[in-house]
Amino acid sequence: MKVRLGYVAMSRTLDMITPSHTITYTNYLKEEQKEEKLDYLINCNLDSLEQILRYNIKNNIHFYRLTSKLIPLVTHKDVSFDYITPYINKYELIGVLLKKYDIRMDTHPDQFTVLNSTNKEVLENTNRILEYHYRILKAFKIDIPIIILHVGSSVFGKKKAIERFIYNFRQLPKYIQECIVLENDDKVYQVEDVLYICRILNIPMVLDYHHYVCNHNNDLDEYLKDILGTWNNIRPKIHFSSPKSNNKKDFRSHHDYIDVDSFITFIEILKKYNIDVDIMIEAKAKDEALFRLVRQLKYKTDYYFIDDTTFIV
DNA sequence: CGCTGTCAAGACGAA
DNA sequence: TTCGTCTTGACAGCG
Repeated sequence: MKVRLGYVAMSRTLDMITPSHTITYTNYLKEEQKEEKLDYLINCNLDSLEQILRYNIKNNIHFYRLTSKLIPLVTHKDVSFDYITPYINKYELIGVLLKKYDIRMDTHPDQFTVLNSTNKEVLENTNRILEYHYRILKAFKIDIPIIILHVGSSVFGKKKAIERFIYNFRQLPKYIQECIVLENDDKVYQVEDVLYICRILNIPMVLDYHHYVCNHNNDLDEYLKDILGTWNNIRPKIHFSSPKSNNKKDFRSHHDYIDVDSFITFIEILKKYNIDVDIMIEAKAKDEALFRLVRQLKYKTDYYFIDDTTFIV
């Protein structure tokens, strides 16, 4: 089993570089040269992204999550501009880097994306957000674009909320449906709920191990085979993080780093299935947490590292 | 210069 | 029905 590790959005090492420069709507309205301001921010963000990817290449990081704030105000309903054509060279250059150096990059829209919302406006926003993520992934010419979503709200109960999710999913354009992957969450939708939806819609499922620990009734082992099976011939993705603290209040929050022993425990469960996976390290210390985990794994296990972030079990 | 409150946006539970 | 909290990084504004 081959495991590749990844991190989210920003590098601790490149701490002066962010691909998420932004402007608030209020300040945008005050701005005299609106187009120039947006253009400046977009160029900043795309250049930062390129630098981060070059850093990933140097460090053999093959798995990375794009920030959802790459284009400022892009999904605001009262702001409209072409964020693809003027920057097509930059998108294509980044796309070439991804392909040439085998970096898997996906997106995970944030909490405002609620496909099963009962509020019409929220659903409209959600459609806009999904369209944006799709267009960005396409601009990078990513072969298998993946947008990771949560099921969303539980208004009127889980059963009705799941029905709404399925109904609304089927209203989406086919090309967006084909990108969506569902993740279990830490409060409402457990592994079995998400698996149920994924089976009906024939879409893959991302297992979030920390969310599973926060919110489960049954043993993970009962579901792992089915979860991995939802990916067909695509390499499955898994999210991994550790609780910020063991007290109830902070348990669900992410720790700066990864608890190596629980990571090893998880790998030992996973290795029975002997399938190659990509594991996204969701820790506040970002790539620093990834590299610390690798050092600890090298010390504590006999996993064979074929590069800085990839190992064989 | 550094700290703090605010931000376009949702959902939920407590008061 | 309204408010506080969750969560998060960027940034404006203030001292």
